[in-house]
Parts: sequence; structure tokens; C-alpha cells
Amino acid sequence: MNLRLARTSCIECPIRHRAVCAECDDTELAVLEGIKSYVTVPKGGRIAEAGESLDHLSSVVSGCATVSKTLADGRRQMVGLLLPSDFIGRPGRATLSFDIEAATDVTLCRFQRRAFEAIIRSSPNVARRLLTMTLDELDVARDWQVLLGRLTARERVIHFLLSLVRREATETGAAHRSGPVRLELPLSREMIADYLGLTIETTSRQFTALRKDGLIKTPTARTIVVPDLVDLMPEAMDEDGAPSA
Amino acid sequence: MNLRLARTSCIECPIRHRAVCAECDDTELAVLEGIKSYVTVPKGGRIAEAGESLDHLSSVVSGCATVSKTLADGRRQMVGLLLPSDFIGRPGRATLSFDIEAATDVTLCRFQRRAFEAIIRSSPNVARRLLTMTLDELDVARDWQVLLGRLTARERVIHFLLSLVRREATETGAAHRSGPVRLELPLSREMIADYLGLTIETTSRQFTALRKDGLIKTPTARTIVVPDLVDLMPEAMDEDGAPSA
DNA sequence: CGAAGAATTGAGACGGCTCAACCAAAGTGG
DNA sequence: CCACTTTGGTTGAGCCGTCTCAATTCTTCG
Repeated sequence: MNLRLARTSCIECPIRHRAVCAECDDTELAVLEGIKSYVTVPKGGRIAEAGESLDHLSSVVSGCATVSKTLADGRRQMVGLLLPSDFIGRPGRATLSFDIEAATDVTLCRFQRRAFEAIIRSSPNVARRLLTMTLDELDVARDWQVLLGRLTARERVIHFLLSLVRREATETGAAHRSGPVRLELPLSREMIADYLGLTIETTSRQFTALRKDGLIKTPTARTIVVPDLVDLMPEAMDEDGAPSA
Repeated sequence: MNLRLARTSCIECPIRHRAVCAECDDTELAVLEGIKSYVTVPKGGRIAEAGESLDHLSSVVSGCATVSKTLADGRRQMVGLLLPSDFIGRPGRATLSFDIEAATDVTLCRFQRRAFEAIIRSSPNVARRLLTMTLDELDVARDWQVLLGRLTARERVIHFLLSLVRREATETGAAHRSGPVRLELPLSREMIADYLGLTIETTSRQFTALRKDGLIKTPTARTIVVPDLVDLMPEAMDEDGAPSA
């Protein structure tokens, strides 16, 4: 399940400025460079399992992974989506509370737990960056809680689509809030359902409903075209009447 | 809305060993001692509002506060419960994304944002502790996501009760997993409903159902007695068949 | 071309929501 | 001190959105 990649220099790393290492100076980067190793997990592969002990921490370099929990009777809820630059693992604790799986082929930049924990102690830049990233994840998790607790199926799906659009926008830098947008869904319907706390069927029905309402087009099941974002946004039901950034 | 308290020494502070300052040495503690101030917010008072800029960070010393978001049409979802030793605010960012309100009278130990951020930079013990606490909060938020996305009303209420029991246990140190337990609910039915992503009515009905099933007794609306925890736990539906710690 | 997996669609059941009445406890004012 | 209001909680009846179960279509890939 693992495939060693050619060593890439941190300097030309695609996630250099967004990952845990974002605030490192050259010296710190050199240390990380020394202990890192790349690994690729194929689509569908397990990256980590709840309860099992992890001896590597890592950053997602490319691809998309899911964080989820499965109940004894099979009910499943996704609680996190890991994209390039996101961090996996918990310094200071060996075990994880959730399953992590590759939704697409995923390339990881891994660090030995021990070595990384030492770096955190010696390099406040890494520690601070990790704190910021964790606080951001906490905000995401809490917004997700609002979605799961209070939004209707239609609102959830719209929210999901808008979040993908927003992410794409921040990645490419293009900040268009109107006009047509094309999306490649990184997740299957089943995964989207697990993401949104719905069933596959309800999720699918919402997509067709949105299509019939002319809010989206679906050239293929995995491709969504939004003719005009402005039509979608008023239905998103964000907080308190504030414009949904 | 604020009431200044007599200055209490950090040494005899009830949350000394669990809050952000838990890992501080005497020198660091002295610095914190110098910049802290106590404030009490009465039950129902707003501690902070989403979007507004906060110039104090603080620890909850006593009482119970809620973190929540309200949608434009009034739907409300609680996303966090703040108890003694929990931290409020985000170093490195002035604004909060959620409303924070006092569910009971709440006493806070406050620090000027600027001063505290300086401490974080100079004292890795505080930064590390804050990272650990944030990671813990993230785990809580994600378990909460599972509850909101996949559990039935009955399961949610049972989960809620068990989480209160567990918290009480860790506070007092007593770790009984069977036998009668008495709980004082810190939240009204409305707040519990917002916590669980349900309506007041459904929440109330679940309490009566549990009472009729003999799993709990309700001497008053705010007091729950659990005759035997063991009866409640199998219904909690925790992950994957693992015993619900 | 056939098989397996993914997605869609339909029909009916059910859990939780809405709306509304009712009740108990705690203030409040004459 | 007692009617009146207010607040928080419970209960009931009916509706609606989502789930369940099942059949069908579409897609991918050997």
C-alpha cells in the first residue's frame, strides 16, 4: 500500500506555505527535510484506524482523505476532510480517535512521531502553526455541527457545494462570487452522504432537485456545474443574516 | 454585568492544574498572576458575540457557558460547552465565530489579549498546553458531529446524560461505572435541545420515555437520578462495539 | 458484451417537528 | 395574602422530511 517517492525539496513543495512548516525559517526547514519521507496511499486505502497507535505524523501533500467514525451497527459519520496541507496525527498522543481513509490517491509527507515531537519542543514556529491550524479545524468542525444539527437536506447539499467552490477559490486565488463554476467532486455519493449526515438516496434526490430547479447541471455524476453562484448562495442559510463569505 | 472579585492567588486557584496555566512553572505563573483579572458574568449574560472583536482571552473558573450559533431564521445550534478550566478566545485572531453565553453565573480569569499573546510567544509551556486543550476540544467537537449526524433522539439524550456523569466522575475523581448517580443539569430543556440538535418537545418526550422505562428518575426537571448506569450504557451506541469509556 | 459497482427513482413507513393546549413553580403587584 | 402573570416544562394531534426497502438505470471495466 505504500510507494516511496523521489525525494522532493521542501523549497519546491506545493504545500510549503500552508502546512505545519509554513512558518519555518530555513534552519528549521532543513531539520524537517532531514526526517521527512513521502508515502502514497492508493484510493480506498486506510491511512489510520481509530484506536490504533500511530508512529508517524504527516501532512497531506496531494489527494483527499476522510476522517470518520463508524458505529457498531454500521452507521457512519464523516467528521473531517483532509486536503493538501492538512495535518494528520496528534503530537503528544499516540492514538487517534477516528478512522482516516484515502478518498483519492493520497501522498503524505511523514515524520517519525518522536522526531517531530522534538521539533515541536525546539521550534516554536512549528508549534504555533500547528495551534493555528488546529483552531481553524475546530471552527470548521463547529460549523459542521451546525449543519448536522440544524440544516435541511437541501441546505446541507448546497452548503457542501459552496464549501467546495470556496476551497477551490482559495487554492487558485480566484475569488469570483458569481458566474459559472465547474466542480469535480472528490467524493462518491456515499461519502457525501456520510459527510452530510444523510443517506445516499436523500443526497441523490437533492442533487436531482437542484438540477430540476436549474441551480446546477450534472454532466456526469462526479461533475457539477453551477451556472450562477448567486442563485445558490441565498439558500445556504448562514448565520445571522451576515453575507456568507 | 461585570463584578470585580477579590484577587485570588494562582496557587490556590481551583483550576490551577487543568487550565492553560497547568504546565506553567513558578516564574511563568508569576507573570500570569500579574496580568490576570477576575470577572463574573451573571446567568444569561453574553460573554462574547460572533464577529465582535475580543480584547480579552480568559479561562472559565467556575460556572458553565455555552458556545453556539444562531441562523438568520432563529434556528440555533450549540457547538460547545465551557466548564471550569476551559479556555475562551483565540490567540492570533481578534474575532470569534460563535456566541458565548453564561448558562449559570460564570467567573472568568481574564488576560489582556496582547499580554497573553506575548506570553504564548515566550512561554512554550502555555503554548503547548493550549495546543493540547484545543486538540481535545476538536475530538469533542467531532464526537458531537457523530451524535448530531447519526444518533436518534433517544441515543442523543442518553449520550448527553452519560457525558455529564463522566465529567462529574473526572472532576471528583470517583470512577464508578455502576450504581445510582445524581445529576444537577446545568442546562434548561431549551439549551439541551440546542445542544442535541433537537426541539424542546422531543427532548422532553425523551426524558419522559426514559423515566417510563425506569432508566432515570426526575425528582425535579433539573435533577436526574440514574438508578443504574449499566442500564443506560448499552444504549449509548458508541463506536464500533468498543466499551464506551 | 456481460458483470459489478455507483447512482437514481419510487412507494411507503416512521421519527422528529409544528402548532397548540395544559400544567407547575416562581415572581409580582394590588 | 391572594389573583395574575411569567417562565419553563410536559403532553397531544397531525404533518412533513428523511429513511427504508426495492427496483431500475447508468457507468466502468474486464
